[in-house]
Amino acid sequence: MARQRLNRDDVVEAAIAFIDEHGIQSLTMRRLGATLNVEAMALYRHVAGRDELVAAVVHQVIDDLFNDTLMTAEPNSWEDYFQHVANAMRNLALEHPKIFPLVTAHPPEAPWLRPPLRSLKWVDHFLAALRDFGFSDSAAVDAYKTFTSFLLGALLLQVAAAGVAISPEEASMIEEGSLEQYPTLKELQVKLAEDHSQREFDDGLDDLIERIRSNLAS
Amino acid sequence: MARQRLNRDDVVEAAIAFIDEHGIQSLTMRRLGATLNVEAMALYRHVAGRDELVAAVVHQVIDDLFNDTLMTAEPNSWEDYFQHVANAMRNLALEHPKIFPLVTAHPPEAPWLRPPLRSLKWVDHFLAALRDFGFSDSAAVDAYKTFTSFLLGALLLQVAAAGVAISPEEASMIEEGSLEQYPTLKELQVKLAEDHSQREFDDGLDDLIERIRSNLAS
DNA sequence: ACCTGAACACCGTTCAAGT
DNA sequence: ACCTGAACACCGTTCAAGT
Repeated sequence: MARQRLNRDDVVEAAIAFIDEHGIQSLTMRRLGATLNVEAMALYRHVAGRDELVAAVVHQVIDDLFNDTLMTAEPNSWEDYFQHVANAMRNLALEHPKIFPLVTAHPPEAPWLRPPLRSLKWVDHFLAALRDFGFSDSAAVDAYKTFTSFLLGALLLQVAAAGVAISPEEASMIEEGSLEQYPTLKELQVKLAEDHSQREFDDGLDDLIERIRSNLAS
Repeated sequence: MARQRLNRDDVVEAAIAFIDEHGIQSLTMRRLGATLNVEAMALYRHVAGRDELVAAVVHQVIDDLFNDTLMTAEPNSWEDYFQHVANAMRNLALEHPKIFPLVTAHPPEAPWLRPPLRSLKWVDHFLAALRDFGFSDSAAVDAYKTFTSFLLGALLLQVAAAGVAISPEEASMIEEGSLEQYPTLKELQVKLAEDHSQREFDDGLDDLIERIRSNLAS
């Protein structure tokens, strides 16, 4: 079969698929080339190197949010908007659990780009939306910082937990004797293993919104 | 000078120092061996491989909290205890900004170990303390989850920001024309670059404590 | 028991050469 | 203009050999 001419988007797209399947540890220029029926060295015509490729992967995935939920539905309130962004980001994190943690891998290009919203387009959109809903400049910036901190913590924990997903029954079985030194842990083991991540996320988001609302009032 | 016989702690300690200075990307068995005046292959007598070594580094750093603030000072309330743990963890993250992000690198060994408190000893201590202060089992587990999520998000953002620490003046200089497409970002640029991380952390922690307190009452 | 030296199967990346 | 092949300077890891 005749190969199409390769371009940068092909390479980035292939890298996303590769990491989703095999993890970043396995990503190799030679192996990625093979999935594209090309020698590793051909990739260097389109990306500057492995590091730059990984950065492009992260950027692409984050920017993809714009093609989905957010741009299409117009929010009725800033609370609405927060819910949209948060849930879109959550879906993204769960779709790409092996890519999402990379948002913190390299330091951001600029101090005002905070993970996981690491894209100029994104941050601009976010701040503009809050101002449209009547936030002062300071309130918008504060909300941006609070919101990113919440998203990062909640979603990283969620994808980390997804990596070891086992049932509470299994949890109570493994390492039967190894918890003897940790009595409290042993007692609460089953409760700890229960997965309520969706509820926790929603509750946390509600509290965050409540907190920002009360900051606005003061 | 005569070399002491190497042991595992020497290797882990050297790895911590190496990563602190050069970052994990630069950590190589050969280079680490060189800092210990030993061939790379000698390290394999003490650690199973590079991955296991990195895991040991993370574990060691987290466990070190016990030698510091926490074990010595007895807290007077659970609010006190939260403040202790949070600030100790914050100090640790800022002391080892290149190591802290690694707490999320590999999935935890067990579903009840959540970053950044990834140590059985730690989680046991945390849950036991909350129960001593009158938390029910469910309340303790909920508080553990909320607390870890907050710590992870807040501290990861803080060390990420530390990596690109530049003054607001510098921030307003760089990429002078490159923000033309992002008007809101451009306007709020200086505000975004301001570093209030200590205050944000304290405020976030206060809100977290408030939130847990109201959950206890209900 | 602990460390070394040589070796193996990989890497990322460069560069001249092909088409 | 785009891709290939050979090469370079590294990796992690193994294993037999030294002491």
